[in-house]
Amino acid sequence: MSVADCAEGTVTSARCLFAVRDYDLAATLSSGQAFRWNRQGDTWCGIIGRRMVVLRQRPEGIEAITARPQSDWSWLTHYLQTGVDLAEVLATFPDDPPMRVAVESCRGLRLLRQDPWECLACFILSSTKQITQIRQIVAELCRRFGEPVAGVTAAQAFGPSEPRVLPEEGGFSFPPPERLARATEAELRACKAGFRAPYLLAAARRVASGECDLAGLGGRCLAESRFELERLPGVGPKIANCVLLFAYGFPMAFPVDVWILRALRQLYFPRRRPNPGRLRAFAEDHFGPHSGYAQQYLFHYMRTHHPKSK
DNA sequence: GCCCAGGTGAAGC
DNA sequence: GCTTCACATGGG
Repeated sequence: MSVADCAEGTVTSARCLFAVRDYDLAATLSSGQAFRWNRQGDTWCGIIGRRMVVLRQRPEGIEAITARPQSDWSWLTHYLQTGVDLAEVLATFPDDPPMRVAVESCRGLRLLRQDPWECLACFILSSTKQITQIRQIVAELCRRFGEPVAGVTAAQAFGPSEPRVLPEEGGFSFPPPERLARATEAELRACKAGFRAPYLLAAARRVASGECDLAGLGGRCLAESRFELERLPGVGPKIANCVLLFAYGFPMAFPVDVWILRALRQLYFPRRRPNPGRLRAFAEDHFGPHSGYAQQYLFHYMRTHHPKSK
């Protein structure tokens, strides 16, 4: 099995190896971009669209296993952004001590390219929640409103000779806006969404009705896309920037949350005490044309090396 | 019990 | 304009 077999679709298989260097799967999938990946030993199990996939870091790259054979793996390479030249991105980062430390701590961390609706909905649910809690809310939302998705069996994932437990029994797709638009606020609160429930419901209705055209945003410029997203209730600058970065791939979208504020203060202004506005202005022009990428390195570095809580 | 969490919107200066 | 507060819920 080679990457050429996968990429060109000459072989239809449920297993594929993507020959990619400089890709830290664990850092990427656990860095708070996406909330639906589960680790079991050395495997990562998740659902992309309507497919379950099991991923494993290999010396030669990333191995992927699906429940059913695939003739075209572009849905996965696009999600994982395996075609990105990481060295080129890292070369644009400012050459200062904090950035060097952050990159050294998790080199190979990548930005994913997620579905806009799923990304938007997840981050609407993220405000003043810890990542573990966001994961719980999203899991419950999918269980209640998503469609069943076939699981990858242990034999598929590990081979028939290895008597190991399943990576996952099966799962649920992320509910589309049309489905959540038909839900009630009480049903969403039952998923522990709390005060975010009405925001999610309103956003689902605006997207489902076409009033908010998520598919059309990709073709617009950063400022216009940001403006449209921030018209949604419960979506301010931070959540908009997350969606712009993680779903639309705008490289200079720079989400500023409590972790990034802490990173900027501790790493760049340890003596002074600049207010958040000053810190945002600093970030605006300090981190270069891939500032969003730099942001993700700072975020993950702070969470893994200066944790207040996990 | 207490503080905090990948924030936002509304109300008060 | 900027600051303060409420908003649910649970982890540490």
